[in-house]
Amino acid sequence: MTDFETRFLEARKAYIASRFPNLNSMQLQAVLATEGPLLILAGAGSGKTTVLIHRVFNLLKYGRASDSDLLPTGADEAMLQEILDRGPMADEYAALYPVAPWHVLAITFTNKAAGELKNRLGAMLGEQAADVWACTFHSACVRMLRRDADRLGFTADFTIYDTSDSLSLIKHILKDFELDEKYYIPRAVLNEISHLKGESHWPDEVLAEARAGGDRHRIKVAEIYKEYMHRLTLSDSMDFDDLLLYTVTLLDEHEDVRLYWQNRFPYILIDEYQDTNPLQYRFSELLAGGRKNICVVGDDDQSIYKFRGATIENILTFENHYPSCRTIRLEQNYRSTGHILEAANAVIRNNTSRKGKELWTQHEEGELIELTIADNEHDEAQIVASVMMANYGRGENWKDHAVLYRKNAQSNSLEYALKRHGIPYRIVGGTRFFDRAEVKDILSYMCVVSAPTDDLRLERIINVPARGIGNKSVQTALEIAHDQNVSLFEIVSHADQYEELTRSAPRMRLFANLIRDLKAFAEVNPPDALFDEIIEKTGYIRALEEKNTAEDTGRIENVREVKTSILTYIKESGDSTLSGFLANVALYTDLDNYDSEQDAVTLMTMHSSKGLEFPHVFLIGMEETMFPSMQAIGEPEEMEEERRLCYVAITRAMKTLHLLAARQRMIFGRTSSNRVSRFVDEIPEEHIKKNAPKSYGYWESSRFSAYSEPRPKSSHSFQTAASPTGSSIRPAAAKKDVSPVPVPTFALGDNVKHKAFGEGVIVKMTPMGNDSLIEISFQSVGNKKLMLRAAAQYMVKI
DNA sequence: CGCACCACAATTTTT
DNA sequence: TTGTGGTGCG
Repeated sequence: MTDFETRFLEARKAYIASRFPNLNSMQLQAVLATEGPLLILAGAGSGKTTVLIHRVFNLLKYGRASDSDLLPTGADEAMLQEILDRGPMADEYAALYPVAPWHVLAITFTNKAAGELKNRLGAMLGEQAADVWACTFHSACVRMLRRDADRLGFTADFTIYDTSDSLSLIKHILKDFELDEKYYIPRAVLNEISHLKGESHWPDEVLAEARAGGDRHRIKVAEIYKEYMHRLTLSDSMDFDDLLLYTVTLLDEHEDVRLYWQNRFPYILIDEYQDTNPLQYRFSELLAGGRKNICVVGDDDQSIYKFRGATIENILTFENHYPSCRTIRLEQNYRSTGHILEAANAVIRNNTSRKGKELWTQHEEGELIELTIADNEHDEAQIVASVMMANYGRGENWKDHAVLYRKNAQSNSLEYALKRHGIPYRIVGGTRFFDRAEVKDILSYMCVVSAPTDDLRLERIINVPARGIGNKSVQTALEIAHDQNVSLFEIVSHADQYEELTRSAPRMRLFANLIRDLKAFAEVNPPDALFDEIIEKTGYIRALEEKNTAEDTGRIENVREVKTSILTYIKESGDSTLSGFLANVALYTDLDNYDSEQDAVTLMTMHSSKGLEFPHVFLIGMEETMFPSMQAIGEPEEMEEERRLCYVAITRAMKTLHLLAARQRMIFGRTSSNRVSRFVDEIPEEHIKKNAPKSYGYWESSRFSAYSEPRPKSSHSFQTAASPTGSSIRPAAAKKDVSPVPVPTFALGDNVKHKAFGEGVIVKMTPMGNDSLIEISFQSVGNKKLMLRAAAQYMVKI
């Protein structure tokens, strides 16, 4: 290499590096290493997404320049000088084969992460960003499959089964096979099938092996698996795992397809690599092809999805699979305080089989982690509410608080406490909006219109709203369909040809015509119009209106909300095909709806919290059998996964971390008590402050009750607090701004009667934001502090 | 055929 | 405690 060349390359690299002044040296390395396999071990809060964004930026702007010895054609002293001077022309001379945006594929696990990636890319790159494929494994697969579905025996409009669809299909099959759900638990069978698919095992192979082995249970599961696949194929449907399984098949067996996608994506980035399963590994391997420009980002310590087939091996052995791989560790944490980070490090250190990473930070030690032992789960929730109110009083936002728990069921007591105090909250997870029965009904109509061969969904709606086609008739029709190996719709359309069906034949014919009309309608109209047509022609909403119960009003709202989501989809994606919308629905999760702008406390499982961060985090239920969970105790591997989950949970916290445990707790109506979680013991004492029991069990006695200034604050959107009994529909998914709560007309000194607490007098009012904190002295229950807006709904002046 | 009630079961995490 | 599924009655 000539002296000029060396000088040129050095100058070029230095120039490009200078374009990323905000990155630390490790981050910079990760951004500049564009060529060949790259493993980025990114600790929690180490600026992983930032690296990803800048990496894409570097690729699009400078191509391979930062990682290549190639000189641009005609490189001369003038160019070198330009780069050394870093003048406005430098960009042009520094670039080497800039990558076109559509040549970059960035895979994430959640739509939310993909969305965030897109947004941040958009902010940095402008319009170009739109052409980068930033999506989840599943949506990437859908897009690939739509193109070549016919090669696999599907139509381009194949539908996607979500988990509950799959589950009911399994139940049907169990019934047909006359297997007892007690021994073949549908959920478990589905899990087994999912794991088999995750390791690329097809039914025939599994069945053969099971038969050779002779284990009855395994044989039955294999048979169920085979039948399950068969019926999915008949319905022109795929489940979540199929999306990957078939895409891998497609890439594996069709060289032209494989080459097409390999050429399409010379640069591949995969986020959360520790959560990939073997099938996803194969997918990325096939795409990376010979070029091997594959960059994976992950953290073995944050692998928490082993239960659904993810294998840590993928990340642990990446270096073996790709011998030329470079590995970069990002260990500087920009998120948490010293105490929090030390606690996380201390906990995770107890795991074996790690790549080994120690997070460090330049931040201060910060506040001590607080551990509080509550009397029971209500007390626990109460304490959480109290601390949050105190923080709010000091000027913190509700949205800066998150409560994390091991399992969804734990949210109940919290919801109750937050509701009573009028603290706005939002639950992530639990029942998805699209899982509500009425919503599924409407979507099932749309699915059937899209694919009438979809027996499962057809069965769901054939008599909804009631149109006189009883279950008996449907089952008979299903049997006939089965015998003839055709779809249910086929039989229903010609019901009058079968004696067994003569009674309901006229109604079946009517129904078949309805579907046919709707299908014809859908061919020339967009999905939102189809929605209207379905509502109109089926009388779905009318049927609900006639019942006219309180619950049905909510259901009607949910049904209407479906239209909003259709319109949103069309607007955001620019796609107005029915199958596009339906696929989007199936791949949608609650987290996607998570809008961090709304000022509300976040409640979610530790699992869903991965990738997020909050200034103030509360971990509740820190007791043995809750966390670590019952089934992990005594299972070393499971225990390690629980510990990683704990690590994830702790590292969500930026400024303060509260750990809570309850002395006793109701579990299936029975009280039980367990000692504090081992994970708490694993945190060195110097990072923890243990609150004496009862020290602030109730709001009033708290040293946190230091309220200060009322603070100027723009509008809050408050949740509609549902009925005080708590028998509410979860306010989780439907994103709607609730009608403004009328300005409460209570004043200091008023005598009031509260639904839950009885009579009392307002002794204190402190304006806070556009709400007020009021203190009421109740006759029977003593003093209570409440948020006025929420309390006003349960209170009258007397 | 549709609805209501009762008994029973099951409790982890989710793309 | 909640939800689901089955049964029995109108």
